[in-house]
Amino acid sequence: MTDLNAPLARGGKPAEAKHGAGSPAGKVASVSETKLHEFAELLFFAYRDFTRDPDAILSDFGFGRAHHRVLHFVNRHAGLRVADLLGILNITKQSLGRVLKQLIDQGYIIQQAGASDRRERLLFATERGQALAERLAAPQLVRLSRALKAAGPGAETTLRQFLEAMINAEDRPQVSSIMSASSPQPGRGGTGEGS
Amino acid sequence: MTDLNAPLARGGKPAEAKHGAGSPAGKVASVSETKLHEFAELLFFAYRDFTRDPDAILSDFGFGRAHHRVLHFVNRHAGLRVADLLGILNITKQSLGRVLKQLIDQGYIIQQAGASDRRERLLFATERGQALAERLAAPQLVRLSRALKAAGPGAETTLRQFLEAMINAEDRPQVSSIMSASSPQPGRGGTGEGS
DNA sequence: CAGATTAAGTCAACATGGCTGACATAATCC
DNA sequence: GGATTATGTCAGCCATGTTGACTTAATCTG
Repeated sequence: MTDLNAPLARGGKPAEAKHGAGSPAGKVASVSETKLHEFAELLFFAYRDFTRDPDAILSDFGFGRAHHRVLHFVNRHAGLRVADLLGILNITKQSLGRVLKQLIDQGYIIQQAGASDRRERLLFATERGQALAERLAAPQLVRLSRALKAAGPGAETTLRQFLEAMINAEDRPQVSSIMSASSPQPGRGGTGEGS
Repeated sequence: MTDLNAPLARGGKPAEAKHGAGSPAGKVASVSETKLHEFAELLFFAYRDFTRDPDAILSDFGFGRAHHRVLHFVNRHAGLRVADLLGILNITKQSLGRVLKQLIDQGYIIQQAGASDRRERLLFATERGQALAERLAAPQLVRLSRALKAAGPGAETTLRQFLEAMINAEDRPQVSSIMSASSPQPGRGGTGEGS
């Protein structure tokens, strides 16, 4: 890159003017507005770098971030239905279909008709899929682990509360449901399928 | 959406098996790996919703998220150079050029030759640009403010440390530099330009 | 049981925003 | 005065999002 270290924001008075911490239009700012803007930026930078490592790996496989998202959720929440994924990713059937088809065709994900409702296609990561998912997750987990450590003791609780509160209120129960659901096995599962 | 509230992850045994909290391949997990995965997912959901409100507004203007990012950084860090933006957004000149041109053509951003180096084009948000940037930021700031409150006292420090640690180490000084730089005015600024 | 609904897959067509590589211009640096 | 730098631009490609319409199979319901 260039010399971003050099003083940015050239031009005029390097002062600290404009409308820094003041209330701009008549709002109550529990945390100062400037600070909130800083958190917005930090969140941007954090997420930018959070996705960087897996993106690099993905390109070796001819995949993109969309594949990662699908593979991740299927791997971590085996037995997910297509409709669940649509809700999680908040994209259209068409967009999902494209990447899902590739993952299935290349043996990363398998489908299985639902036991109770055979219209449903339950999704499972194959061993190959699990391996890739874990490889993609690895650098992210390391990054998270370090960042949590850097944030000090008690950061886990604080961060969890913060992140959950960032999610749209209507979606929180759904997210909780997803996160608490855990991985049944495909195939010779419980209920039997042949019939 | 569908009934995501219903028990997800159908199929087989609803048990809690597979490879939950155990060390999967021989790693040291300061925080359990399952928890780290949960933070990864929460971060995804949080960011997904963080961008949702402005995205909706943007589409009314025929803009996309890329425009938001550019407008945000130019507005918050007036006098930024094109090269700075490239480093921040981590995209190519071509990609930036496309959206930047639209923002300039439509009067949201103006350029001004650098006073000391006239090759540089310093970027400034016009009043119109500031207005849009603030409108886009508003729901995000509300969301952040609420989430910080929900995370309890002391969350600010913890969160800042966490987010900073999530950023690639090499980029941290640059990010700090950007975030501490504050907004000179365009035009009749300090150093004079007419000559 | 017949008709409505639902889950999923698909097609065609389009928009956004990434990417590459090459090249032009103007200004600065040495 | 020549090399370098900052920016802008052209042409073209690819990934991934969008809409709207339609099919198939299975389930639900009156």
